[in-house]
Amino acid sequence: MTLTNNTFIGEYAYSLDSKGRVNIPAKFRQSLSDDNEGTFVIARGMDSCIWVYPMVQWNRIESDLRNLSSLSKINRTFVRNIARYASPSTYDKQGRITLTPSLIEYAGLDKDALIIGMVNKIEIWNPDTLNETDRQNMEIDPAAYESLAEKIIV
Amino acid sequence: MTLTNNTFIGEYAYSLDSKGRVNIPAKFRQSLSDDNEGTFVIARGMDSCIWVYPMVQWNRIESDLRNLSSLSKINRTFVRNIARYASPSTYDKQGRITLTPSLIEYAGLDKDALIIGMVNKIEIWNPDTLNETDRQNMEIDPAAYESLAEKIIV
DNA sequence: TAAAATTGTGGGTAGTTGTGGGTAACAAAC
DNA sequence: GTTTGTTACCCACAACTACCCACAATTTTA
Repeated sequence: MTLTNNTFIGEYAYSLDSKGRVNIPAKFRQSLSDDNEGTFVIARGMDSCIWVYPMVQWNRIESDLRNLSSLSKINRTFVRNIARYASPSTYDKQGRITLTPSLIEYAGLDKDALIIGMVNKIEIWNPDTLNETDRQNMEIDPAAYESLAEKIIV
Repeated sequence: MTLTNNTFIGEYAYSLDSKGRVNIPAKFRQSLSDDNEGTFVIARGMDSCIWVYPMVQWNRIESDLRNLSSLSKINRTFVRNIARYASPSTYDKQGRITLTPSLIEYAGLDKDALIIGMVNKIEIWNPDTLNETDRQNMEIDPAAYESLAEKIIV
């Protein structure tokens, strides 16, 4: 069963091959709307992972970035950090996208790659890195977390 | 007799087969509205059980998650913790859904599975785990129960 | 009470999915 | 112009999943 277009949930343990390719889960490909023409944009995530956007979703981000004034230093830094490492990638007949060496290094990817559906985008993690990040996030503010949960979970 | 659409009450003792499938009680399937297309979304519960949402109900959660900005770390963690373990599952001709290995492990499911109607969603428990949880909850704060009573008449 | 229909459980099979590697087209470097 | 390295496309195979059928137990209907 396919849910809404361009919506991704679930976790998949896949592998990165010697050519820097990772599979996009079949369910994610099915969810990707046709106007994306099988293309994602990969970029640096804010955590130590790779963010994978459907192309059309990325286009919206791009136009938001365009509207940020370059007068502010923080804006310039922000735009630069995002745009710099972003790159489009179309999946091949086997459903794989090719990652850039720069992003592979940033996410510390080796053989194992954990693909996580984050609703409007996808994350690619080194499993070890994610475990470590999870552990650190245990110290997150419980009250803030609770209030989020109360608003959203039914 | 069928109650309101997408409303589930009652308890059922079913079994998990070797392929990770559990039956959805016939009454629950009858209660599921047509726009769900026979599909539930299974996810980690807040207790050690599996939560099963009608698809349309889940879609509401999903759209809330979609509106959380990824610039905030707590938001990213929250979305990840929820979306990661969620997965759509359509029941087959025999009325069963397939659970993911990750959720089976989380709920500690073995052969026996207890299906519980929680009004707007369904819970799947290992019977032993539920007994244990029940025992612990005996010590729940009676005052909290009292304040609930003001809101809900039983 | 007997027959019919429904419900829960088990297992087989064909098609799909993930993974590895090969080859041709292309560009860069010598 | 040749060589080297990279990228895109193709094929092959093993593992898995979705779908189908079968049957026993229970419930409903006549």
